[in-house]
Formats: sequence, C-alpha cells, structure tokens
Amino acid sequence: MDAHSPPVASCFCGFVGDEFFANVPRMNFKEELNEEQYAAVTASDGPALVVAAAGTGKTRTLIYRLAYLVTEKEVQPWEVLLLTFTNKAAKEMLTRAETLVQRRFNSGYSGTFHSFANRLLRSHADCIGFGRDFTILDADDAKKLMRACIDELDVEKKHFPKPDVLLSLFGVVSGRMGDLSAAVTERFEHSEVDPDWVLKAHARYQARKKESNAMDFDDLLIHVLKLLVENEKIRAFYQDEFKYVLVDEYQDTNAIQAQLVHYLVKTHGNLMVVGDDFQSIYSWRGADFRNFLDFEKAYAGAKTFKLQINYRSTPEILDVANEVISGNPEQFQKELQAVRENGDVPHLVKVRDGSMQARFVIEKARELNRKGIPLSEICVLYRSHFHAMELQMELARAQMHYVVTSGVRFFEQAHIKDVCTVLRLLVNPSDELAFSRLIEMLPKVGKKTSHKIFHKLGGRVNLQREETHEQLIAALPAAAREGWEVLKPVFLAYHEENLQNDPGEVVFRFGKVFYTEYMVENFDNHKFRAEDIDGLIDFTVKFDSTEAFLSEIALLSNLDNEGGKAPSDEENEDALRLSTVHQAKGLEWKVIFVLFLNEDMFPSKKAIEEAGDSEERRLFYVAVTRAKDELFLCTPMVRRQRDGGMIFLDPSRFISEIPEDILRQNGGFF
DNA sequence: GTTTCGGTTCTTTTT
DNA sequence: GAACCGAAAC
Repeated sequence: MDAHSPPVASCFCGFVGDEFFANVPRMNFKEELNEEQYAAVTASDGPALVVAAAGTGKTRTLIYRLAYLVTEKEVQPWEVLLLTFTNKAAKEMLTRAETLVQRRFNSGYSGTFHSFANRLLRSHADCIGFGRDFTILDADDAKKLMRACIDELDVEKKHFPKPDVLLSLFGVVSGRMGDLSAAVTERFEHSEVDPDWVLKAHARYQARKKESNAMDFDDLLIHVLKLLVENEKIRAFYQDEFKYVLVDEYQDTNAIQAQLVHYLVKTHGNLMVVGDDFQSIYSWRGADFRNFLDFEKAYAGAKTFKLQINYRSTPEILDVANEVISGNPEQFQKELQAVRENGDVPHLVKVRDGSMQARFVIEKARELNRKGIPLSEICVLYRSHFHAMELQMELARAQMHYVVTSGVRFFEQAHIKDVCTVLRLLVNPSDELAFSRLIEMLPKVGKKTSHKIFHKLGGRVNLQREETHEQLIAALPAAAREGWEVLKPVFLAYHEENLQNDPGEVVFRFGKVFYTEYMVENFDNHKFRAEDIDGLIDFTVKFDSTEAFLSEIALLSNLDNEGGKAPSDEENEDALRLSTVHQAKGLEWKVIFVLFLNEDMFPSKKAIEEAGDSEERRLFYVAVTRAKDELFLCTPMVRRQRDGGMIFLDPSRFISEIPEDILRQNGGFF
C-alpha cells in the first residue's frame, strides 16, 4: 500500500469525519498522467470503455478518475460507486484516491459486487421475502447444504454428481441467467444421471436456503438484481444516489453483474468500465468477456479509450507476452508497447522433476537476493496449489522465508467457522447449518440427531430464550447434556448482557467454557488454532455489530491477502511469495518464476477438456505480465507420484508456441 | 439406528 | 490435509 497514505481508518471502521481532510489540493491531471490515461480520466459524461492492457496504469487511471470527478466535476465521494471483484482492489483504489483529494472515499457503498449487494440487501431484504438478518453461506456452507439436499433425495449416491459439481453448474447457470433445465440436460447428456433428480436437488437447495434465511454468493447478486428490477422506488433511489458508476475488471463480469450495473446507470448513463479482455480468467465461474467486447453495442454512444503503453516490464518480457496472446484470435487487437530499457532475455528452464525445479528456484532466488533483490520482490506462480508442494518442502528445508497466498482461506478453517457458528445461530435462529455445526461438537451427536432435534424445535432455535434450552436439553442424548449446560450461560448472556455489539466477547466466552478444551481434544495443532482465535477476537473490535462482523467475514476471503489486520504479522518480513496465477492478478514483482509449464498441468487438463485452451492461454499471459525484470519459465520432464511411480511430461504448448530466439534455454537441474 | 474411527484417494482457478 | 467410504462400537 501507498506509504504516504494519511492515517485513515480501514473501511471496516466507523465513520471518520470529512473535516479530517481540511485542505483539498489542486491537481494537475495533465502532468501526472500520460496522454492515453489523461483522455480516459477526463472523459465527459456518458458511457465509456477503457481497454487497459497489463501494466499500463489501469489502477492509476481509475484512481485519478475518482479524483477527477470529485475535484473537477464537483461530485461528492459517496456519489461515485466503484465496483470491483476483490476487497483488496477496492480498498487500494479508494484509499489512494483519498490521499489524492483528501476526501473520504471508503465510507460509501463502493467495494466488491458482493459487498455492495450485501449492503443493499441488509436494508431491503424484506422486499424480496428474506429477513434482513439473513446468513451468507460461504463455499463450505453451500457444499454442506447441498450434501444434505442430495442425501434427502433418496437416489443412489454412487452415480449421482457430487455437491461441488452441482454447485458449480448451478452457479454458472445463475451467473449467466441461463435456462437451468436445458443446462442440466446438456451437462449430463452422456452420463447415467437423471436430469430430473438434479433439478429436484436444485429445488431442495433453493427451498432450504429460503427456510434458513440464507443466501449463497450467487444469491446475493441475484437477489439484489431482483430488488432493483422489481422495486421501482428503491431502484430510483439508488440510481439517483450514484451519479457515476465505475467498474473495474469488467471483462470478468457475468450476466447478472452486467445487468445490475445496467440498472444502476439506466437513468444517467454515467458508466465507466475498465478491463482487459486478454486477462479474462474467470469464465469458469460464469464470467463472460463479451460483456466487455460488446460494450459499445450495449451502450450506444460509448467512447472507447485504449491504454497500451506498458510501464512495468522490459521489452523482452513483453515480446513473450505478445507472442503468447497472439494465439487467441477473437479479442480486441492490441499490443503492449514497451517504454522501459532492454533487460534480460526470459529464461526457459528445463529440469528433471518437481524437486529439481524447487531447488532451481531456491538457488536462483538466493543468487538474486545476494545481488540485492529482496525476496519480497520475487514471486513463484503456478496453476494449482498442489503444484507448489515440493517447493514448500524444499523451502522449509532450506530455511528460506516464504509466504503462500493460501488456498485455505482463513475464515474457512474449521476452528474459525466453529466459533463463528455460535454468533450465526444467535443472529439467525433459522440457520440450520449453524445449529448442526454447533451441536455436533457435543459427544454422541451427529448428523441424524441434530437434524431430528432441529425439527423437533420447529426449525427455529432461539438461544436467547430460556425455554429453548429446556426443550433442547430434553431432546439431547444424555452424554451431550452436560456440555450444553456449560454453554447455556454464554448464549443467555448475549441478550441479558447486551453482547450484540460485542461479538468478540461472545467468542471469548465460548472459548473459555468449551471450545479451547474441544480444540485440545480434537486438533493436534491446537495451539496455533487458539492463536488464530485470539486474532479473530482482536479483529472483531473493528465491528460494532455481530451482523456486520458475520457478513464481513463471509465476504472477506483471505485475511492475509485483503489488507485487514492479519493475525500473523509476517507481512513485512522479507519473504518469497508463492501464489496461484489467479491470485496474482493485478500485482507485480521484479522476478517471476512460473512452475510446471507442462501439458495437463499448465494448461490444466480439466480446464482444456471443459472449455478449450484459450482461457488457459490468457492465464499464462497474466503470469508472464506480472514480471518487471526477469522471468523464468520452468518445465520439468517427469512428475513423481505418491506411490513412487513416474509420469513423463510434455512441455506446455504455450512454451512450444514461443519462438526459440526470444527465450534463453537454461540447462537446469538434473 | 447412529456415531465414530480408520483407511483410502485425490487434489483448478474464487467472490 | 480433508473428504469419502465402510466397518466397528455404542
């Protein structure tokens, strides 16, 4: 983050008065932007499309646009709505805009699509038949619920698709606003699966969500769109509220998001979308970059701006990038233009296997580090998390510091979810998932028992009421009763001692009377987990209500990544970065290593089978364009399997496509 | 009838 | 490492 940021409280905090920023600086836009950027930043009202290639100052352009609207157009910061895909992107841009114009941007509705939807639904969910205290189901919850729905169906499980499969299918269809029945039929055309049963599972899943007053990620978008479409007054209010709408990474929007934006700007048309079709890497979750390509058709009179001057990478790296992407035809034609001096030729590193690849990376990183490049300026990228397994082992052995942008999200770890479950049930008594998660921590209570009890209590478990506890204890198996007696005071205190605004205290008490001991018995790394929970309790300080805390953590995927206060403060440490390509989007490092550039790995076999290789090629393009100075493309020749067997690997097609003379072959490690 | 436990299998990408 | 399955234990 910008080192010169003013001491602004994070976006999770309460309001900081505008008077904090007394003197608004006069800005010279022409001086601080190049011609391309200046044109986009100062675009007149109406729809505008900014095609921003990698490393061309896309973020800068958006930030200056925010500043421009406020200083030159006399718009208030809260009248500008910025929509992004990650919390991190939103926070970075808003905070940097605050620095520029000394006005508060972080307190409005701007943020991710999902947090925006959440915010509107917290005010108006009752208009579409939900309670405002609805629960947000994360990926893990959704999966559990889907599992339960399938189990209820009484089909033969062996031949029935897994929850993951159904959820991703339903998710994509809903994102596209497509026809479910047709999609299901097509998807299972060549299998034994009966589409009718799949549709039944879907119906169950929808019904269960409604009963539990819960929404999954897709629902947030669907329901907020529904709200705007159906309710004229609310629509008019927000159309008037947001005088300008800016959308980042527009190539990654799906049909719902495009529609949502469309409704928001329908009256005034002041919409600027920014993106790069070459970097569209989320079609597997319903993104459709035709939203981006066809923008000029959808918004008559749209102005188009292109940013092509790349400040990030050396010409040699850009040559590789341009070469890679030229394999994909149907896109906006654009080429990255280098302004930097010549540098090193990117390396093609052939190694024997994953361990040798790991040792190459470590040795090279050491060498670069000796030459004065901090480890934090070096990043290792890969297609899938497990591709980095050997590297992680070797790094530990070599005692080199490293940070993984983890696949396991902080808030989805079992122990974090366990303690948050208490809060969830207190807030939303209909939340069966929370109820069963909580009660199944007690001995002799499993799935069946918890389900039975939940229905015995009428599908609502209001823990703040004394009589609920009486009924509950009567229904529990004897072995579990004692455990519940211990917990009871924690729940009753929520109401009696007014802990609604102090979720941390509830978590603390839950830990004290029950969960700390539970962890000792159930996890061998309970000490680390206990630390996480202490960190979580500290984190709750930022919130003034339990509801706000819960929806925030459901939408905040990764504490370490998203700039919240991380429980572990290794952030400033000089460490090598390990990340998937997806998670590295929008970021840059001096040195990039790409691992396992082999057929079936990068490109991923599954992805190609499902959708062809063009998205994988774009993904590779994203990887390459993260590098500022040096690029190492690694391709092992064999992969060792767990059972000791070996698989021979072919080099990735993406490597073969690159002309030999723009790469330097490294006789690597054997 | 349910829960628990132990063994086996396989890792795409994420708000 | 966690998710799934089948068998033992309550």
